[in-house]
Amino acid sequence: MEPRHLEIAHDLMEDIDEGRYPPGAALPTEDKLMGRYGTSRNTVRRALQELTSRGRIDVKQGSGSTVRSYDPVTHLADASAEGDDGERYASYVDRPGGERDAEPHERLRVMVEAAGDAVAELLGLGEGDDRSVVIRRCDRYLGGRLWQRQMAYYPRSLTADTPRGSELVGPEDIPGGARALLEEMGHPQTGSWDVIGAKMPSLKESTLFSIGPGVPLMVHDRLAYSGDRPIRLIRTVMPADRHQLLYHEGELPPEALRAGMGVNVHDR
Amino acid sequence: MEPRHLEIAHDLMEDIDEGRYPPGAALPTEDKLMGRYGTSRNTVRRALQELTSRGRIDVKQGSGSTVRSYDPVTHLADASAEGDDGERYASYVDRPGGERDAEPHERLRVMVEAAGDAVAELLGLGEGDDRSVVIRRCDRYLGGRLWQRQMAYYPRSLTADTPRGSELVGPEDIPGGARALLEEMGHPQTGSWDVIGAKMPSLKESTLFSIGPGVPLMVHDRLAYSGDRPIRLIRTVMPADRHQLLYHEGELPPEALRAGMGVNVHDR
DNA sequence: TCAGTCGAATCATTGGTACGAATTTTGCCG
DNA sequence: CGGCAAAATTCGTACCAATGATTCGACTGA
Repeated sequence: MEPRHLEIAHDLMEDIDEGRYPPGAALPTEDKLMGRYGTSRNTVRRALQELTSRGRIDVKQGSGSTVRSYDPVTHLADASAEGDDGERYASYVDRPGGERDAEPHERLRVMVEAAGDAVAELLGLGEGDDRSVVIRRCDRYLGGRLWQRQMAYYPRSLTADTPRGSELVGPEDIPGGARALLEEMGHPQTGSWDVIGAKMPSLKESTLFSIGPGVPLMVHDRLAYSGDRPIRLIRTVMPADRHQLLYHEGELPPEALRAGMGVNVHDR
Repeated sequence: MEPRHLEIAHDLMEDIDEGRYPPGAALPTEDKLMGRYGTSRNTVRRALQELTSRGRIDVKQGSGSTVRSYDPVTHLADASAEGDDGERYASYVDRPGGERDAEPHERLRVMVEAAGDAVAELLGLGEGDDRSVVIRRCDRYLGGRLWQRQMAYYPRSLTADTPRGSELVGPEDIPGGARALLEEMGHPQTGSWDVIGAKMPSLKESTLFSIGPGVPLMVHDRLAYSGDRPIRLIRTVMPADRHQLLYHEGELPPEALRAGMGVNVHDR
């Protein structure tokens, strides 16, 4: 026997999927649902919560529940697509629409710290080594909200006390990009690993990214090597409702790029 | 002023993050929390719900709340890593532990249907074209649970009525793999797009994958081309708490593979 | 000793109520 | 007609209460 609130949630979910409530449309109010199903408000609210925590509706005090839309930006995430600025995440294949036209705003912060265990292991910094790393954190804003946060970790030992190495610690953009800088210093990037995962945001991350409930975060880690030596780790965190990652292999028909293709994960 | 239930949730989240409640440990019971915070049960439950919907705890009737662990399998998802069986998702770089040692079980189902709008557009099937596609759905189970679901879409027109083309419609594994089969039929795969996104599961998907609340799904789409002609679309859906995707570029130090590396998205 | 039973602990579900806060609508007045 | 204020609508937070389901451990009887 299915619990009452799940039954309501099922019904509403189906109504949404079938298009009876298109994106942006208003769902019945809690009172209406109470009447329709003959249950208490608590039960109705649990049903709505079920949809909320799945990212399907937005509930706003005083005005009701509306169906969410899903229209992510698709980033070209290939390592080969790293632009002149090796630190820049990726150029992105965008589709026109809304606030995205706004020019993104970046905020860079540079720190030198001792690496945590996980970062140290990835960068191959053992117990005896100097575990200090240069952390270049770049927050990218779009439409007033944090769009993605990127943390780049460089072993301090790679660049310590060299003329150009100091640029890495400077709080400014690196002309030509960090990748080129590393190459000039004798650490050309010869390979990289990308690991992509997803998780739910912590409470802090929710407020940091200004995302409602039911929105996962995508985490994209890139560990770059020079030969067999790790030279940097780039971790990019972004809300999954606004981002998709794109990789390509081999020849690609250029028309496809122009077609503004993207894969909608909500498709059935 | 922060709502009461968020305050409790914050406290608990911090306790978990600081390791005061390690993975697997039991949180205080609802009664205890009621006493500690001097609130009603409903409020405590809302706090726990906050952690639940973020995938941080498991709440089980009759036994309490326990901290969840996160230990995903890392799949090698490169197109270049496609094995002999082109349809197989990817070999995976695994780490020893628990149920994963069990031999995976696969269930294949083949259908021929008219493509939906989204799939038709991706496969380049216009209004006037024959929009029927061969769908090969492969469910992979591990430890009795659905581990990942893969849907491969082939334009029917590619393979219709050719001797080997019928293999694509057969309900058996394709010897040598679908990719090789397509190549033999004059459609060698020359390139591919991968799009990776994440979303929360629908109610159906939750039960399908037997996943609790707060677990996102990763969706991995691969659109493969022969020249400028799309020849197949592979969509893989998998719970994000058990899967990570790995791409690599350039030379890789083989020791790194052996190190059993993985990037834990819960790292701070 | 061991298996089965029973009960306590604990969470799940659902109902009810009250008041506060945000939003929208309505209506009045200039 | 425009603007502003009051009212109605609607969701947010919080409390209390009752019953059912599940788990686990303690007890009992063979």
